[in-house]
Amino acid sequence: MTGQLANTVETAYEYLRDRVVTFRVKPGERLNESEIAATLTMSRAPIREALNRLIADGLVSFEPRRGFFCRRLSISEMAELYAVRYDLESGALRQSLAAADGGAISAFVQKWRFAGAMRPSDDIDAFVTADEAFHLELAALAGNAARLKFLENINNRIRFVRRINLETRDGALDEHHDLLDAVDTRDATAAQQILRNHLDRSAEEVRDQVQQAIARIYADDVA
Amino acid sequence: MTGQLANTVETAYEYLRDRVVTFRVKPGERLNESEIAATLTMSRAPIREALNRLIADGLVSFEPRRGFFCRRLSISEMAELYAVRYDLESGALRQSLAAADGGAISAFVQKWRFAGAMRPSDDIDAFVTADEAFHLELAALAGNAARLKFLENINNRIRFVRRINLETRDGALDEHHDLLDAVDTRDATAAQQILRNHLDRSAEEVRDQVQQAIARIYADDVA
DNA sequence: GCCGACCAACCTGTCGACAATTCTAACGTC
DNA sequence: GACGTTAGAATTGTCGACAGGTTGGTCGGC
Repeated sequence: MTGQLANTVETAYEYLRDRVVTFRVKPGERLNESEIAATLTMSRAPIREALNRLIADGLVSFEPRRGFFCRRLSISEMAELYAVRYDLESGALRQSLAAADGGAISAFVQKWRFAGAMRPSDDIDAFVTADEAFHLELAALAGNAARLKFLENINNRIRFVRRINLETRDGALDEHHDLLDAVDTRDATAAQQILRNHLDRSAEEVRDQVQQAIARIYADDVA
Repeated sequence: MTGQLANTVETAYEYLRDRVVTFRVKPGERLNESEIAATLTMSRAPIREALNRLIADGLVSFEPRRGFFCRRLSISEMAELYAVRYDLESGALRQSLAAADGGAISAFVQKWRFAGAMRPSDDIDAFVTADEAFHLELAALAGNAARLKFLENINNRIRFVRRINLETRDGALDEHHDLLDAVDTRDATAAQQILRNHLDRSAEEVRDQVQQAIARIYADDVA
């Protein structure tokens, strides 16, 4: 029974990350180590190791002698993460448009120009995934792996709110196409501006979306 | 013996982070859990939890059944982190200069205008600390805690190279003062430009500094 | 009826133990 | 002398156990 071929900590890490990111664990809820260990049929040790990794990811918090807790949905934190996300995506955009290699850029534009028939109302999960992929691939053109890691971390943390944002504002897809046009013509300032309008959230917008998120977390039957 | 009041994992985490950040553990070197546990007079469990946190921090790597390893000094990674650092600090600058609250900005300018008598040759450790503080406080003016967390992570990862950069180029302090002037007059574009010149590293520069860093890590008596 | 003290169950913090695997080095062969 | 093999040592992966703190509820006093 001891000799698991697959990495136990990794299993626990991904399981827990998924539960926390999707808020299947409620915000602020304590994560019972023994319970999780029983669910995954492993001991508490790998669970704790995984939870400590999630601390560094900013996905769970920790209080001594009390345990690990699911992150809370904070309006200010979401706004902050959106601002950081703009910093990073904007920097990637500037870098990749300034760089010489136009082949990758053209390929990116080609790929996404004709891939945008999806509507949020169809399948929201798939739409969120596609949205993340679009932005990540755009950022990836700059060829900076470290930046991508940070962006993936941000994506995990804002995903729940992002989904609601995509549901609410149907224009997201059009903005992607405008962005593609600017990228295609290597118009850096236009691209930056579109990206900024695309990502800038007013305080009220974020507050509304976080409220909707919280409502949805606590009640499955919210419209 | 069991009842340590202080948090054991936290102790291990900070101890290990310090060792890895300062490369007192050599790049690529395996971190022997039992040895560390013996040194800190604790068991392996909290050590492993701390190490897992460092994984998420990007400070150690992990190979199944082989253990945890100190991060390697990668030229490309350093260059990438400097680029991300520019994204974040530049974003913070734009945000804080656009915001209304000038009081905090003035206080910042006042504080650092007259605090710059330090020279790299005096005490390099103190100088690096001061340099980090300057940049962090400048970024903090934007009031975005999430961004600061990311910057602190980057600082930990580039510190060893940053130190050499500060030793090599004596002009860093003058650039800080130019930056202060631009911030004082709320000249966003000038400030961005100065910051960019301040942080932009040529590929050769980074390569040289990483090489110097590696040399210094493996031999204490390098000039 | 309300509040605070006490108690029991639960949970975390940490440890030592053991199985499985990897590393090391001695050994023998070509 | 170089190289593959193989036993032995060292190290990781995981577990169960236990001490000590936390929580929540009950009971008695006011």
